[in-house]
Amino acid sequence: MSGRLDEEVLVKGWVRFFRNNRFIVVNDGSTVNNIQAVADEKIINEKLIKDLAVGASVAVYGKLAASQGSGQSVEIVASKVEVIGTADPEKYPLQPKKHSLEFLREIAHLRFRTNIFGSITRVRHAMIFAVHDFFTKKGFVNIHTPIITGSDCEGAGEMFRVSTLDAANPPRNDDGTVDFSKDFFGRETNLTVSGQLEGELAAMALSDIYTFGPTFRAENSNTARHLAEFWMIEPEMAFYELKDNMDLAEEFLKYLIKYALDNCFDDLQFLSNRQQEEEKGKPQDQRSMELIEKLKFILENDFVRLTYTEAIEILENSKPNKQNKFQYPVKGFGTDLQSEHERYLVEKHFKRPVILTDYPKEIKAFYMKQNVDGKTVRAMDILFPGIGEIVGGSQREDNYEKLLNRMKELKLPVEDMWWYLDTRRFGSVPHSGFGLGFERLMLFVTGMGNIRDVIAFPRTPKNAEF
RNA sequence: UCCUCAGUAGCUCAGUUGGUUAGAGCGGCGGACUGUUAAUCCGUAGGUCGUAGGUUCAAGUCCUACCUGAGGAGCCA
Repeated sequence: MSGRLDEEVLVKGWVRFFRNNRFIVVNDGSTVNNIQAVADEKIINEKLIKDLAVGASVAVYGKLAASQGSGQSVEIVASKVEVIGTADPEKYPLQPKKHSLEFLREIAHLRFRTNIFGSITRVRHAMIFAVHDFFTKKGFVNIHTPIITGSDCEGAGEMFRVSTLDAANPPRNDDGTVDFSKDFFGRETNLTVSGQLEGELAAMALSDIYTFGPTFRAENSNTARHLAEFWMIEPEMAFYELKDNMDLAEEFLKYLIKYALDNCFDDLQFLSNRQQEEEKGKPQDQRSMELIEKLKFILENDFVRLTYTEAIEILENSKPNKQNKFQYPVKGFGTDLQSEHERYLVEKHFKRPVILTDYPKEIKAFYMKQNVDGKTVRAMDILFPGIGEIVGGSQREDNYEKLLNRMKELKLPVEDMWWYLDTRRFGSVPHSGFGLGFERLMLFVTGMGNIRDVIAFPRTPKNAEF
């Protein structure tokens, strides 16, 4: 900017501060940094003073000059200030002061105008771009999997029904159940909980594909890590075994984080300051690492890889387990790992991201490749500090008989899944993939604590405002 | 869904063992101010104490239900 001194400039944006009837601080969303315009008495008048309220939209014409004040290096010496849209100060809810994140959630239509959501939104865009950039460079093909799905066995929890039937008076079968053959699609349909199964179909021709789309879970989850509508990235790779899958996932996460550091430094610095402020109230041992330091730490260290069985051993012999400090004690193979166990491994024992593999088949999905031990499947979960599970993936069962038998064991509607099974009948190959919850990545990269603050309009139980 | 905590002015909060007329800071409004940085200074208005019941001479305060939010858990990404 300093190289452009004396240039005529035009800035259009929204007033953040108006001080001393003279200093107009404007932000247009292009950066977290504001620009200050100085209006002298020749162009300022009573009407302008009245209209230049926080939140008003303005066009400022003037010359760029070195600032006489200390808070900024350059400023605009305004020759003309035009108020485009006023913002009644008696009604405009945003003030030039700190607001709680809870309050800002209630005014999600205006929270874009805060520094914090400006930064989050820009970082989010950078991450979206980096996802496509990473896969494009690797020769992956993006596919759009259906949002409305007819299969109800994707195995990832409760689904939202999609229907045009009269909810008050649906057509019924003789036994009283709803007759979905009369519904729009002639069958029961839901919003997708995963694009994986369709992704696998595409990978069986294009080799390396990925999806990046909205995903819906009707679980009644009330946590800072869950949304009913979220965005998920699901790559699926033919000829990849579990290790290749892990290598790709680790490389991918590091690429995204590096991209943020390289391209969003001002925003990350701002978000880091915000987090440090917030953490001042916390006791020393509960504070997390400074944001940028934390992101660099991820880049510089390999993720720890170990099997579920090895993890159980570590947990069984851990201090908190021996001292009965875990709410859920670890009792050998088969124990489902709880949040507290994952946190112990990631935050206390290894102090870095952990990839857990080869879980008992009973606690994992039907499509995962069975190991020769007959007990475990080729699953992998990547656990991040503070977030928990950020990636879940596996090598897929590519053997037709084994897959079919597993589906029958679990009493899945095999007939409805004929198309999925067909891939194992015709030219089946070993293949793998994983799912990355985009908002969970955003939590990690921005250092925010609640997933409702890294998506513009969060959908959660009892909340679909805006 | 379960456990815990909370809901008082536009925002952030205080409000004693139940006891007169409900408090502050910020913001708003009126005024002052030509180098301010969440500007400052003077003045001022602003409340169905989440909702509905109940206990009591008396409820912001106690009890019950519900609603909303937060933290934790479960489910998961």
